[in-house]
Amino acid sequence: MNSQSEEDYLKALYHLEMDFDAVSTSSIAEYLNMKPSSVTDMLKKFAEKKFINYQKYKGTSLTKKGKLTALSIIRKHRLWETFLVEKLSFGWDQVHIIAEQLEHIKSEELIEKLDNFLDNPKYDPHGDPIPCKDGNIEEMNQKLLVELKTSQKGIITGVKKGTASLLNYLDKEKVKLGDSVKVIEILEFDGTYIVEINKRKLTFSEKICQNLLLETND
Amino acid sequence: MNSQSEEDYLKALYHLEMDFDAVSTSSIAEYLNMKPSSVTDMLKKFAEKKFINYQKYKGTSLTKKGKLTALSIIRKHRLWETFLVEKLSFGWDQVHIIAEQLEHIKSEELIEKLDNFLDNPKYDPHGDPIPCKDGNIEEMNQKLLVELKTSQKGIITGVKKGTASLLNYLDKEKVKLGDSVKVIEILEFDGTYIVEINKRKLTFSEKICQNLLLETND
DNA sequence: TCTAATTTTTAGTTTTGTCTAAAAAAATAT
DNA sequence: ATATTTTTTTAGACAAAACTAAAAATTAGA
Repeated sequence: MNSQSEEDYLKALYHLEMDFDAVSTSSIAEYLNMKPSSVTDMLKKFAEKKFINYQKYKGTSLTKKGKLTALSIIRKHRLWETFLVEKLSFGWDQVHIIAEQLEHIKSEELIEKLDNFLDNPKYDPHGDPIPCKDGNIEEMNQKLLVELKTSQKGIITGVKKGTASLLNYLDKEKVKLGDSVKVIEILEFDGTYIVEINKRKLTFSEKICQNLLLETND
Repeated sequence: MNSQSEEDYLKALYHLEMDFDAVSTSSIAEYLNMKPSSVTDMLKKFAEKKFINYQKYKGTSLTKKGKLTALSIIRKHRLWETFLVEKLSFGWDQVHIIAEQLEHIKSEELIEKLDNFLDNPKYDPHGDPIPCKDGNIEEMNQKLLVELKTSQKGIITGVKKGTASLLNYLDKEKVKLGDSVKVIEILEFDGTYIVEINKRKLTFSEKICQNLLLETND
C-alpha cells in the first residue's frame, strides 16, 4: 500500500513525463513545491520499489509498474472530479483540490461502483480522458470548437485550462458536458460560430470557440 | 486543521463517552488498538487544544469544542455511509471501513452538497442519527419492530449490530431504508408479525422483528 | 579543456505519531 | 494501614517525510 505522499510523487512523475520528457529532480521539486533533496530521497525509495528507472544524477522515468500505478490514481482523481461536477453540482473549477484528497481513498470496489454510478464516463469535466481499470488511456480525439468547419459535429468534453468563468457562462446557457454540437455557420467577419446544441441555435464568439473542447470522430 | 490521527482520537473519545462514562487512558488505547503511552501523548496535545478536560491520572472528558469537532467528523462518516449504500449500492455491512477514510476529507462545501444530494437524511444505514451541521444530534425515537403493537407505524432506519445477513434478505424483499411499516397483526403463537410495507403485506419472524430498527412518532 | 555555475546528492535535523521500558501514581487486598 | 497490583505517565527511540547546509557530480562558458 502506497502512502499519500508516494501517490502524489507518482502522479507528478506521470504528468511531467507527458509534458516534457526530461524529468529532472528539480522539475519534480518545483512541481510539488518541495526541495530537491526531498525528491532525491523519494526517488531512491521508488527505485527500490521498481516504480522508476533511476541512476544518480541522470534523471528518471517511470517503469511500466510505476506508470500503471500512476494511472490508477489519475483514474480515481478524474472519476471523483466527474462525480463532484455531475452529481454534487460543483463548478468545474472548484473540484481539483477536493479530488486531490479523494483520489487517495483506498478501495477498488468503491472506484468500480463510482464508475458505474457515473455511467462509465470517458472524460472528466476538464476534458481529460479517464484511464480505465487496466490502465488504458484512450487517446483523445479532442479538438477546440474553433478547429471545426461548417456542418462538423462534436461532443462537449470540457474547456481549456484557466477559463473557469466560461464554465459558468455555459451553465447559464444550459450547455452541459456531453452535449452534442453541430456547426451551422461561421461568420467570416469576426469568426463567430453559430451552432446547434439540443435543437437550439446558439452563437459563440471566437474567444469562446478557442476554449471549448470537443470530442470529434475523425 | 486537525490531523487524521487527531480526528480518530476525537471520535473514539466521543463514542466512549456515550457508551461508558469513565473514559480511561487504557480504554481509549484498547478502542484504537494503541498503547496507553501513545494515548497519553495525544491527551496532552488535546488539553493544549482545549478539546478535553484533562488532569493527570484522572481520566478525560470532551469539552464543548471537542464534542462539536467530534460530531462534525461523525456527521461526515454517516453521510458517506449513506452515500455508499444509497447511491453506490454497497451492502450495509461493507461501508464502515471506506467511510473511515472518507470522513477525513476536508471540505465544508463538499459535505453540505453531499447532504443535499442525499436529501438530508436523518439516519445512516445502521440506524444511527446523522448530526446536523451545528452539531445537534437528534435523539432517536428508535425502536425495534418487536416493540410495536398492532396498528402502530414506523419508518425503517436500519438493523441491529451484527445482523448483516438480514440486510440482504430485506434487499431481496425490496424493503429499503426509509420505507414505512405498519403492523397489521401479531400472531400470538410464535410472535410472527404481519406488516404492510409499500402496500404489500409481508410476514416477519420474531427474530427479524428483534433486529429491525424503526423511527416512530411517540 | 579547464574553470565556473548549476544541479543533484549526502548528511544531519525536525515534526508527527507511534513504540518500549521504566518510573510514578492510584487502586486493591489482606 | 500498608504492601501489592494495576494504571498512567515519563523518557527515550524510531520511521516517514519534510527541511537546511554542505559536498559531489554534471553542465556550460571562455
